[in-house]
Amino acid sequence: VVTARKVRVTSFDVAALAGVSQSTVSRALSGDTSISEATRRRVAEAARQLDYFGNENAIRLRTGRTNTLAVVVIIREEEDKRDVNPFHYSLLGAICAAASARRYEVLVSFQSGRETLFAHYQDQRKADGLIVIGTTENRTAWDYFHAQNDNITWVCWGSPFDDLEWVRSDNHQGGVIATEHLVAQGYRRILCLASLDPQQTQFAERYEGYAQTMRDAGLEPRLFEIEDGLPREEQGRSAVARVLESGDGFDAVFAVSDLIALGAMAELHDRGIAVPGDIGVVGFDALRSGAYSIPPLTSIEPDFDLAGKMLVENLLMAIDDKHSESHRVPVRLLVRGSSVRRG
Amino acid sequence: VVTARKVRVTSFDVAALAGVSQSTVSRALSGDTSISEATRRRVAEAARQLDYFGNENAIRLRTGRTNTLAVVVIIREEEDKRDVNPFHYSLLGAICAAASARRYEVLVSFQSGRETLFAHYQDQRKADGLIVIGTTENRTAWDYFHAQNDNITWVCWGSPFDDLEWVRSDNHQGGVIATEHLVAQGYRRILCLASLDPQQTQFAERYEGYAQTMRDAGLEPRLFEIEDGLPREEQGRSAVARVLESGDGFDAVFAVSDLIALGAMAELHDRGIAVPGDIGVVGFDALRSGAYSIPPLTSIEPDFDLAGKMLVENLLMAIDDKHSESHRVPVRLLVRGSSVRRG
DNA sequence: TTGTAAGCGTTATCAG
DNA sequence: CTGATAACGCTTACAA
Repeated sequence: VVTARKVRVTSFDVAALAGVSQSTVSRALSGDTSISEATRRRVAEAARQLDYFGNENAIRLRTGRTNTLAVVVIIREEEDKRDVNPFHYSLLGAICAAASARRYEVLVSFQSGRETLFAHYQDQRKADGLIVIGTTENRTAWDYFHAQNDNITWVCWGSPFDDLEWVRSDNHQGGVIATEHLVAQGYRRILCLASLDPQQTQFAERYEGYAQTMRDAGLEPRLFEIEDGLPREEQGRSAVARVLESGDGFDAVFAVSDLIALGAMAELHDRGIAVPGDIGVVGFDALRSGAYSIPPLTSIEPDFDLAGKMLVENLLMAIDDKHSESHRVPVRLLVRGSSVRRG
Repeated sequence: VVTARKVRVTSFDVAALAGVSQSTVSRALSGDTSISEATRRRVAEAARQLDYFGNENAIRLRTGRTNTLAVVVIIREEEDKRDVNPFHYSLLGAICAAASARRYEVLVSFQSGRETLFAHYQDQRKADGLIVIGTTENRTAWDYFHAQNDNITWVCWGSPFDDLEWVRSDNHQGGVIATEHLVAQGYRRILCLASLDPQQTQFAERYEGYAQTMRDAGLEPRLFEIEDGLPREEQGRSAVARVLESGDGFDAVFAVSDLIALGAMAELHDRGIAVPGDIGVVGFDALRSGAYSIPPLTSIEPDFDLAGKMLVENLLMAIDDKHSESHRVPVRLLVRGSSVRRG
């Protein structure tokens, strides 16, 4: 059986059926106000009958606008698609929804190494602008996009650079409310598992919020640096192991990422230390994985629907040569079980 | 500061610089064999100097091919982007990678309710074909695409229909190896948490693999139907609660989805029942969330890199009016902790 | 309010 | 091997 391919119907066919010129069809369908209501209806009916859709390539060639945004997700080299930070997937979904609400299409690509790096969507007239999101850790990729800065219209999430148009979580505030919560729960000797690596700006910002809140509460901030180069959960595991072996007492942990927190909890569990009874734990990003851990992980949750929206809106403004002001995405405390002392 | 927008350079500019005609530029750059090596080099050098990129809209208009695939992710109505099955996100990533390897662009949209449903990518010449993936449960959405079957070139994953071009996990085989594993671990009174709802074909297939293996091992298959309409983890929780209250003894659970399995484990934990000591548990899909549960969840893992590749390859064949044969994605057993009796 | 015609930037046909 | 030239299917002056 051969599938009958649909015939191509153009605005000329619609014009013929409606008994008008082709340019009238174009105007009628695009809502040009100079067209009479009667004509518009006749054209619309003809278009409906013929199942007519405008050829987007012709439209774009003629108008010079693509009504498309390119979204690049930066991942680690050779990274398994299952290991991509779930936060970035959710953000991708939010971006698609926000773009769709503005009637924009979204072109997606996952990029990691030299082979895959590509920024010329505007040069090829495939998109009007670019949203780049993803892991801060792939420095090669960010350097590549940073170097293209003058040639592209873009907004990014997760870049290690400050001299770009970015949108970010309110990381400082997240550190503040996480710490305030632990203090309110009665924890006092609160440790922060973080990295002050200047490339991981977001971690340093979260630590700062923590440290300031500790000092404000008359407590001593204690930073415990995670080891570089390990998977996040291993970083959490090893950090807890090292703290315990050092003999420094602590009764709570604020980890700057959920995966680190989950690793820390696993290590505590293996050693028979109760969470939240002996040690309270709070993470960051509110991954779904944290909902299934035992106990469920308390975390800081960015409003990432808003994050997607801000990325899209700010990009659209940049495309229009306008300036945008909002760059910080609000966060809120999501209390699950790992930080709540019974009683 | 006004950003200097890049000037548009066309093949005419390249032609002028290289001292050839515009059509020669086109041929040289597209690798036409009739062009002399000397000319090709001159043209390539001119293009490089001018930072020339072909206007894709003109190319597509002229050639009629878009070199773009549209990917539609079907989600539940009003579903939070964080609640989207992580498996579908990973699959999306794998599809993007596979398409990219074939030099295709990917246009992504998340669709749920009437407002967002849209299948006319080919009519608008935005894409050469369509991949539809996502939750079986949004019947409205699948009905919509099913109705478009004659007008679109597409391949799907997760559809409740059998009369379409689909790619699926080898669900039956997954049920078999999950059950064989539990039996090998010494479990005998193995329960299957599933739904035989004909809309959830994949669940019924997994159950069949389980049931057959049980019978082959001289054991009695025991189906415990999950309740409709609840979130997956609640289905797992309530199923375990009801089984326990019924007093029917069991020593293991094969849940047809990881989220159901995680819910079941949470309920067992709350009731002080040890996994895997008292009860062994195996899930399906190998979500990352299962790696962080306590104990980590044993699961059946589809090769979803291959899944993405098969979807893309099969679609490209369909676009070429060719027939594809491979539709089943192989699965493997991923042993984590929840099914391993300490020896 | 509508029609005519130019042109967006390519590829492809046809000569030479 | 290379150069004219005619589309591809629209939008948008400019005319009427």
